[in-house]
This record gives sequence, C-alpha cells and structure tokens, in this order.
Amino acid sequence: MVELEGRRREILRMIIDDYILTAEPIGSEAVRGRHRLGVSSATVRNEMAALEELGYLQQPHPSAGRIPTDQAYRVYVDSMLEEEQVSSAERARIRRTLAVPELDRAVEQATRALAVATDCASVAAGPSPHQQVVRHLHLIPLTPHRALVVAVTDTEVFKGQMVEFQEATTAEECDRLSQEISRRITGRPLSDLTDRMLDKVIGEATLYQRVLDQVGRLLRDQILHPSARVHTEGTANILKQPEFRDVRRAQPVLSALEREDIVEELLRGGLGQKRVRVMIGAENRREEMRDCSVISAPYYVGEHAAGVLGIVGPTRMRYGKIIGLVRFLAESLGDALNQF
Amino acid sequence: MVELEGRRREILRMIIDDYILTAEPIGSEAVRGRHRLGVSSATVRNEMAALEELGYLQQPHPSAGRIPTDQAYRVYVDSMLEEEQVSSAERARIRRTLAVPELDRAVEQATRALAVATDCASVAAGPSPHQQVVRHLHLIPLTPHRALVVAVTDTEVFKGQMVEFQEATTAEECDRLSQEISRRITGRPLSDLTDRMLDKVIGEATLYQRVLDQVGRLLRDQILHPSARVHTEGTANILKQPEFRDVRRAQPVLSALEREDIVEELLRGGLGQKRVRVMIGAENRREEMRDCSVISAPYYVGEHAAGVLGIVGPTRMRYGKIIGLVRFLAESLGDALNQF
DNA sequence: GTTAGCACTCTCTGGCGGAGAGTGCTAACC
DNA sequence: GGTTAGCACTCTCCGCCAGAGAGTGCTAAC
Repeated sequence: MVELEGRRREILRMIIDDYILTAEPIGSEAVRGRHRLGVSSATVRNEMAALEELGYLQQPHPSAGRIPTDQAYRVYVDSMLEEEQVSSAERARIRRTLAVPELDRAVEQATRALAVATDCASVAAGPSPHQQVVRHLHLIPLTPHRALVVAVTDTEVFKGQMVEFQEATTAEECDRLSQEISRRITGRPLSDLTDRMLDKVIGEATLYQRVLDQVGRLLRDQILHPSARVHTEGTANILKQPEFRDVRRAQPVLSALEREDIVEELLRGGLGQKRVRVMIGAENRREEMRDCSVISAPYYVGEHAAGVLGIVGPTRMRYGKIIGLVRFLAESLGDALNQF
Repeated sequence: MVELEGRRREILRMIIDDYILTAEPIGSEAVRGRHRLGVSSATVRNEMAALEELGYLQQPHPSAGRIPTDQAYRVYVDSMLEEEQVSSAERARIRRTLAVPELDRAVEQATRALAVATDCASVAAGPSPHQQVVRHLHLIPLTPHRALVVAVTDTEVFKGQMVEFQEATTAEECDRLSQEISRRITGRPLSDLTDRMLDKVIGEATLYQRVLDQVGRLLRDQILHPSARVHTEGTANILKQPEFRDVRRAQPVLSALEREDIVEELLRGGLGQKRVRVMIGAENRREEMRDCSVISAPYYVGEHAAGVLGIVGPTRMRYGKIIGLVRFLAESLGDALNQF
C-alpha cells in the first residue's frame, strides 16, 4: 500500500468525512466547495482519479461521485481520525445505568447504552470461559430426589442447574456431596476441566455418578460454552441506515446477529487486542458482514480481559464518535465490575 | 356483523386461501379459475362487491383484485379453518429439542423451534410471576462480606443475586440468616410480597437490614419483574415476508419486538385464555403491530398456566399450519416441564 | 339470479428525452 | 511540472407517454 501525503491525503479525508455524513457519492466540486481548498475542481479530479487508482475510492457508476473503499476506511481509522470525546453529561448518564449489582446485568446495560448512543446494533460477550476459575460450587437440596447446583466463578458469574438423584438423598448427604465435588473442582481453571478430568473426579464417587454427570454438564454447557454469554441489542437500528434500505441487504445481517455463535465469532478476536479493535467490511471473515464494520473493545476485571463489547454497523459510520463511545463503555463497564 | 352463508362464504374462503399463498390481490377470474366454481366471473364479481360492502374485502387500488380485511381473517380463523396437524416426524424432532433439564432452556428451545417452523418471529413469556411461590431460598457464603442468594420457585425457576454484608459474617451466621429469611418467605405467593410485607420480615433482623434489602430486590426485580422472562427468536424472519419488503414497514415491528415490555404486553392476554389465542391486525393494541397477527397459547405446568408462547407474523399468514404448531408446542413444552 | 359484453380505470412496463451531475481529456497558463 | 478552464462524454434520474394487462362495475340479455 502506497503512503499518502499532503493534499491527496487531505482530499481523501474530506471525501470520507462527507460520505459518512451524507451517504451520497462525493464529486470533485463538492470537495472543493464544502472545504476551502485552494485548488480547482479539475485538480481535485486528478487527485481523485489517482486515489481510485490506488484503491482508496470507487465509483458506483461511471458518472457518479466517489465513495470510499474498505481500504480507505482503514487508513482513515488508523491515521486520520480525531476520536470524539463522550460528553460529560452522557458519561454521567451511562455510568449511572451501569451501577447494577451483577455482572450479567451490567453487561446488558452497557450493551443497551451502546445501542442507543450509536444507533447501531450492539453486541457483547461475557467472560472468556477458558480463563475462568470456579470459586464456589454448592448443591442446594430441594426434595429428596432433586437439588439445584450453583457454581460461581472468579468473575462473579453464577449459573445453576437442576440435578436429580437416583436414590433419595438427605440434606446432610447432599451437603457432604457438595463439599466433595467442590473440593475437587474449585480453584481450577475451567480450561483444565476436560472430560477426562471430570471422569477422574467422578470415579471416586460412583454412587452419585449421575449427579456428577449433571454437574459436569452445567460447567461445560453453561460456563464453558460461551454462546449463552452473548448479548445483542438494537439490531433493528441497522434498518435505519440508508445502505440497508434494501431488505435483501439487511436480512442476512439481521439473521446473522440473531445467531449467538456468529456474534461470538465476531467478537472473539477483540479479546486479544489491548484496546479498541475496528474490523472494516471484508476484514470480517463472515460473508454476511462484508458491508459492515465491527468495533469492539475488551473490558477488564482487574488485570485480565473479562469480555468484549462492541457495535456492528455499516462501514460508513461515524468512526470517531463510535470508537470513543466503545472505548468509554468498555472502561466504564470494567470500572463497574471492579467494584465487586 | 352479518352472517355469511353458502357460496359467498366459500368465495371469501377461497380468496383468503389464495391471498395467503400468493400475497397478491385476488381477482374474480382467479377465484373462478383456480377453484371449480360453477359460476362465471361476473357472478363472482357481484359476490365480491357484496363482500367488500360488508367489510370483508378491500381493494388496494380501484382496478386491482381484492385482499382480505382483518375482519375477514377473523371469520376465517373462527369458522373456516382446517387446523393442520404437525407431521409426526416434526413432532418427534421438536420433542427431542425440548428434552433439556431446565425450564428456561426448554422455553428457549420451544421458541427457537417455533421460529424455524413458522418463518415468523417467535416469542415466549415465562411463568406468570404473581402466581409463583418461592419454595427455597438459600444464601451461599462466598467471602466474609459477600454471599450469593438463590431463590427457587415452585415452577422450578431459579434466580440468583450477589448480596453484600456490611460486617464480616461467618458461614454459620450466613446459614442461620438464610434459614431465618427462608422460613418467612417460602411457601408464600409472590403477589403477597408487597414492600410492606417485606419490611415486616426485615424488621425483626435489623442487623442484616441491608442483606434483606438485597434479597427483596432479587425477588422483586428478577422474579416478580416479568420482563427478564421474555424470549424472542427469529425476528429477522419478518423481513422474509413480502409485506415487509419495505423497510419503513418492517422497522417499527422489529424495534417493538426488541423491547421486552412490549413483547410481554403482547403475550399477557394469552395467559388467561384456555387455548390458542389469535390476535389479528388492529386487534392488537400496539400501533406497531397493526399489520401483524399474534398467535399465542399458554403452556401448563400441572393445572396452572405457567407461561405463554407464540408467534408474530404478517396478518397474511398460514393460520391453519401455524395455529397447529403453536398448539403443539405449547402442549409439548408443558409436557416437558411436567416431567420435572 | 346469472352471464356475456363492454367501457372504464388503474397499474406496470418500456421507451424517450431532457436535466443534472460528474468525469476524463486536452490545451493553455503560471 | 503542476494547475486550470473548457468541453465532450457518460450515466442516472425524472417525468412523460403509450400500450399492454388486469380487474372492475354496469347494462342488457338470457
């Protein structure tokens, strides 16, 4: 990729800025007129032709203005962006909504706030399962044949599931069993908890084989299996964008956003990143998302990235504003969670 | 409303049947041709004019065919419908997906199955909160200052929330407190659990005032507050319907379906109904839903209606097939839940 | 009561022409 | 050499029109 310098670079920036606001192809005269450029439209035209040659611009049809390519958005985001600060009024408002006593709900609130503020679909993934450690595991006896098993991880997520005893079991037996399982499972990262390991734990208490199976299922399905940890909000916002006025374009995107596995896949990469990550158009692996950008950021609990949140919108989006918002929400959510 | 008899009634039925399949206005010639009617198109025209006069048909524009009104769908559903049976292969397939060990997930699976089978948006509301009784309430000590409170209702729903102690509390104290609260709250319908009642319970244990506040919040916000109990699936299916090819028509519907309070409101009435309820077009109170029909049915756990599930689709939908499916899924979900 | 026939109305489609927007190219200019 | 004015060219968009097609309501005859 060729480095852009001086005026040419400025012109590209103007075109992207204008296109983001208007969603209309930008012509040479519009560039010269709206911004006080000391050159004629013919000169701008020459530059624009060069920018097209370099792969930064494209024409929807031969005599229309130009629109930015994914590559243009890429340099725009990487080196032309003025990240907008979130207004202090909005900061305060958002912080208040995050003051809820539970991780899941705080994440949900953050997702919602993001959807409202950006007019995009907003997504979040909860704690990355493989780094989690089960801190507590309790069996709560309900009837002689039923109990509720509750597991709490180090990131304060808890999950429960009903388990059934084959034989009647007293509350005391249940307590004992609870402690027994707890002793072997807690403090150990869930990523270690392969089926084999679980079998070993189970082997020593064959009487409660079935209960242990069920506990294992809880851990695997509800805590390890990450899809249940995805939040999505504001997908209908996608329809407000002019590029998705055509239902046939919008439908695949909305369908994809309904699938937790796809959302999880979109966000997964963001966890490794230190800060805000921007995936533009075809940079997203998913075919359905080739007209969309995904902006995501991990949120931290203590030192480790507990999860990711972000937005999905058209590639033509207000990157400056939205990156600022995603960054702020990731930080705020982290702050809120750290208060636990 | 005038009773419809004989041929006129048959013609209306044909028009509705055809329109449901084609989504195109139906003309007199089409009615005569597709079904072997022993009369000419002129006669059909006379009948159609009468049906329009009576409010059953309308013309999108003066020289188009006719389409059914909400009123037409109403008599269609009430008295012309052959409810389609769900194929035994599909019955088996759906029953398998519902065999999960937990109410919430069974409801989720049922909603998903419904969305896939009907190509409509599918919604469900969990157990009606006011009829619920808390059966078990446990405090699980995590640290000296934190515990997880878990409540289990008679419909096997459980919810948890973190609570904080102002002063360090031992596991034994925590257990004692747990039993104390449990004794006073369990077995009592949640609808009795007004703020005043809660205060009375709390009054006797002022030391743990704050914990009790938090327990109260759990019960009110998570179990009483029904919005968290709404599932929605397949909203993007709405976009597949030709009547929603125009984004401006689809957007309000999708936005409404994203709001849990609206979905809950749509379903609420269905709980009282003994069986399948069909709300057609403007029969729905919500302005956004005037182009949609909602078909819902309560599912039973034992003798009492535990929740409602159903679909939202265009008024032009295959009522026969979908009513059959909703009925079957409500029954199957009830069966699945009764096995607990 | 039913039907054939017909005039009427409306939509839909394709073609056409002009306006408008934007371009690339060329030649002149600094 | 970079810049610019001018111009021909291309393409979309819009309104217009005409013809085809669909469907109707009305009338008069059966």
